[in-house]
Amino acid sequence: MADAEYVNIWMRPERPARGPKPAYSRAQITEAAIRIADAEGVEAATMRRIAAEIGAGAMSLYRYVPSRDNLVELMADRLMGEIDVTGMPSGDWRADLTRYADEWRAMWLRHPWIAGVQRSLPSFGPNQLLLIERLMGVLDAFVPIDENLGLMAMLNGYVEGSVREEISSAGEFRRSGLSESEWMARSGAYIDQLVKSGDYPMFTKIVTEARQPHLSRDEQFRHGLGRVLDCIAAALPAHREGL
Amino acid sequence: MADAEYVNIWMRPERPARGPKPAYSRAQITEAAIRIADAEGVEAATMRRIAAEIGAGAMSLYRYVPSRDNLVELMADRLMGEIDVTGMPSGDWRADLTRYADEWRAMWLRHPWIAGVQRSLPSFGPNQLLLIERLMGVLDAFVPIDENLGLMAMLNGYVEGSVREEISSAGEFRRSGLSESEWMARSGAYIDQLVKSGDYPMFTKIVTEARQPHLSRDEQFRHGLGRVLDCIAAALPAHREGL
DNA sequence: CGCAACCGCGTACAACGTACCCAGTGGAGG
DNA sequence: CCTCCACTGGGTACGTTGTACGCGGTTGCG
Repeated sequence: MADAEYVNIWMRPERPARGPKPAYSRAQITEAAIRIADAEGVEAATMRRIAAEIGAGAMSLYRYVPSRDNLVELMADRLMGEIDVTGMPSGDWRADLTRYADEWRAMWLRHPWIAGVQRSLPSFGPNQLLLIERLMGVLDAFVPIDENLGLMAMLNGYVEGSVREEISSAGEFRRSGLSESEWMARSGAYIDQLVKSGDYPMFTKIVTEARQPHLSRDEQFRHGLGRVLDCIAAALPAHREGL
Repeated sequence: MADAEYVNIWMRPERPARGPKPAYSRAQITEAAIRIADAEGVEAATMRRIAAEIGAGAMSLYRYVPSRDNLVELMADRLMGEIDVTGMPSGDWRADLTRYADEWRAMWLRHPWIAGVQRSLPSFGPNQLLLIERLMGVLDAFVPIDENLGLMAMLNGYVEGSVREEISSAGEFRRSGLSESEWMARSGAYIDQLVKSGDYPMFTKIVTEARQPHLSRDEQFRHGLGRVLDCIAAALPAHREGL
């Protein structure tokens, strides 16, 4: 009960004031964990593996991080920091949201394992908070805060949906050690079977028609994003023609 | 390699044809696992615990389910089945999408642990497929399939964002055995500190203004949903005024 | 100069998913 | 009818995980 306020990782100071100089750091540990997760999937980033990566003993990590769950929170927030939102809001909301969406997509493609670490409870690390500040600022002048939240949720839904699909079809095979051929044998045959059965016309349409081969992934993403931003524009009173 | 096609859980038959009558079933096991997850969180649904719930030995489950990961896929798809989409598309797309959103939200509130089991690779179980068929059918007459996908992703983003926030503030304390008071001490004090610091005006605005106490959760959700459907309406050519 | 507070970390343990093996069983072939 | 064997449920055991605990050494403050 004495350090009840330290239950939250973001309130707990990295190190106590007294004592010898520490050999490692939270940032260093987080970095090593992300490196492993990028290369072998997030489940490969075990405490022992991370410790080995930085040349430490497994239990040494617990001098810096209370638990593995908390370390994953640190990793996720570190990734949020890769989304560059400097200079937002710039005044051009469409440019701001486009840049944000592009940055987010690029980050997810660099670290596809982030798709599997969402927690039911939100975390609010410093990078996440900065993102909220900048992003909510973009439309703050146009709509009340609750509508702003709804619009950002819509935007996030589009970006996340697109990138998830992209990750799974481009092949995030690292997860659970699946090789590309194994994944094709597994998912490809199943999808073929569904399509051939004729019972799932919409699913078939998605699989066969939604991917336009003459457009690059980037272009397809940008095109869909344009439609989403049109939707948002329609919801901004200052930009709506009639009414 | 002989049963390479059985790598996918949805292609693997539940039981071989020959032999004695089985004592349990996939459905029964899935149901028991969901019951435990509802009561104690998804991490409490271990193989031994599930087996005990139905009065079986731990290893017996593996006669029905290849792995725990696959069992979680079964659980997730079973939950998709709780979203009632019979009669869709009805012709009234706004009513259809409203019902879908309500059903989804209700399901998530019944089983909040679903927020933590998203996989990077999609699963496409029978209930999920049915959902895709009905839901994509709603706007199929109005927009091409890729725009339809984008619009549904936006809708999903709004619903998921709302419900996630609702879950965490209404208190999904079961996860990792947090009690309500522990969660308040952890998150409440942290949020208070962020607000009092004055460094996060947007975050503060969200926390203090976005929740309107005179409206019920249902009403707030419905209100925001209305705005999202307005956005979608603006994207449907047949419903657009100008152009 | 002492000494308490810190360090890194080796050992140990409980809990997990699950491979392997066993004795029992009931439906198909004779 | 009997025989057989593919199947059953499940006990035991193994490797891996997160992490509690305690050790001997180090360091900066009084």
